[in-house]
Amino acid sequence: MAIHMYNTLTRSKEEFRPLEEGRVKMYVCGPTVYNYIHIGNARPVVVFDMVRRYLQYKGYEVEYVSNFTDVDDKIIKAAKENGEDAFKLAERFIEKFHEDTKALGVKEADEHPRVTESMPEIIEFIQALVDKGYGYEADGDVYFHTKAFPSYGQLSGQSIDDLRSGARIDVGEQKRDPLDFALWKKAKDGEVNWEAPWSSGRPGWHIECSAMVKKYLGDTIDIHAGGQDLAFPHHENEVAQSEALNEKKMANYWLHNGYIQIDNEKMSKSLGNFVLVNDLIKAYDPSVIRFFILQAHYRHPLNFNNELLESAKSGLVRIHTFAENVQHRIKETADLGESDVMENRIEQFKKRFIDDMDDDFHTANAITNVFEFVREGNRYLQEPNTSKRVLELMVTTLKEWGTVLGVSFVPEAELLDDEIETLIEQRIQARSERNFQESDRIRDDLKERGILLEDTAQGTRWKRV
RNA sequence: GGCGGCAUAGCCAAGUGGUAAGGCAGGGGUCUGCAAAACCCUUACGCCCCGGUUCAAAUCCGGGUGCCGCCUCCA
Repeated sequence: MAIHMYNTLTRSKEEFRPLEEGRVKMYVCGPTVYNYIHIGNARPVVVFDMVRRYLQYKGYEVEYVSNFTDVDDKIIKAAKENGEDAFKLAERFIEKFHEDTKALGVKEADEHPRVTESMPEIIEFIQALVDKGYGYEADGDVYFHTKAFPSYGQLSGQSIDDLRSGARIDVGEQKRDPLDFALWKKAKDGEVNWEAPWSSGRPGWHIECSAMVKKYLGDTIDIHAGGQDLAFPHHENEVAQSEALNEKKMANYWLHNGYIQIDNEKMSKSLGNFVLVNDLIKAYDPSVIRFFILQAHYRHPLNFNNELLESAKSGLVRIHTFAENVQHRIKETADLGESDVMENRIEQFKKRFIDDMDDDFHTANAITNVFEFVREGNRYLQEPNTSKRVLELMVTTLKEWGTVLGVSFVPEAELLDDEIETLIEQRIQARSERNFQESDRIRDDLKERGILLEDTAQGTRWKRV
């Protein structure tokens, strides 16, 4: 089966067909870097990283670009409040973004372009729009003239008239039409600025993505993604700018993720109810956070709180425990190379995982599949005779799924120090002599030191807690 | 007002015409020297409400109710 994805542009699930066989050009709108990212900012970063990983798993070569908005009103405001240089502040939070997202298992983009480093392309883009009659200058500002672009509203599915009734013009703006939006903003006193034909100023918000997409990926790309709230006006405006200039479709597939909510309310920096990833990873293994995000379908709203995170943690531990128990069993299993019915079952699970992911990246169902695999695997572990080959296939399967989802399902093997190993040996000896008082003493002692012992039919196994 | 989304067990979350996945939490049991892990059973005569279509609806249609988001450079 081929990958199907929900396309905001057509409001339906479509089979994915790349522009070029075997290659995918993908652009994800990145953050405005004026603070640490919160869990809501993390969702698109995580889910589109998952999309990228899955495309790669399916054999596509993915060109993945995600920008940083490093010049913006909010950055300027935050810098002013801190008494900090705006560029330094942006730079600082770009570093924090990389730290936090790396912890969440997010791979770096192939390109992370920044507004401040793309100024020539942006100015050139605006000039070209003005030349073609899509942009006009007014007192140093430049606006995009939406009336000149008849299909405006197609992405968000709104009629121009309806949009116009809700739009407004702020004081000081000199738009010809309420729907027009800024391509270039003349600097106010003391603000950072760049020289341009119309004034010293800075770009409007939407133009950067149009310019960067063109620069790094070309006139038409396969996938353009971002948070649901970006569909309008941000992406709508990007489409208008890019298609007005290039006279080509900007992106074939538009993907938008749903919100994370706190107590069923939107989380945002402006509401002040946000949870920072940087704080969260101090209390939780970051893979728990990623696992939590992927347990829901990416387009659905997802409520967040600590109990839900605890619940996700318990589920992930269940998978980890299974992986560890399989590995213990591998060590205790003589080399029985024969396959058995379980091998066929594993192949079925692998197929189902792919079917789930092909269905609009349905990680919720894919993870359900992992849990069912774990239950059948645990049942298999209770059998007196197991095939080493099958056990090893279980581990590689878990690793494969973990790579696709970006969540490690198989914990790294750890080493014991000699003293602990000796104690475990002593306990095994004591148990064989039915000296349970001594064996329980050693078990309690090790528990204090964070080593949990479990006696099985195949011998004693241990794990750290 | 315009556009869109959501409503399924104590909590989370799948399922979009064929008789309610999965996880967490809870209860009971099996295994164990005792544990742990695991497995088994159990927890929605019902999927917001009211009508309708159908042999069959959580799923389709009509009408309500509630919540959320976008239309304000918030992912």
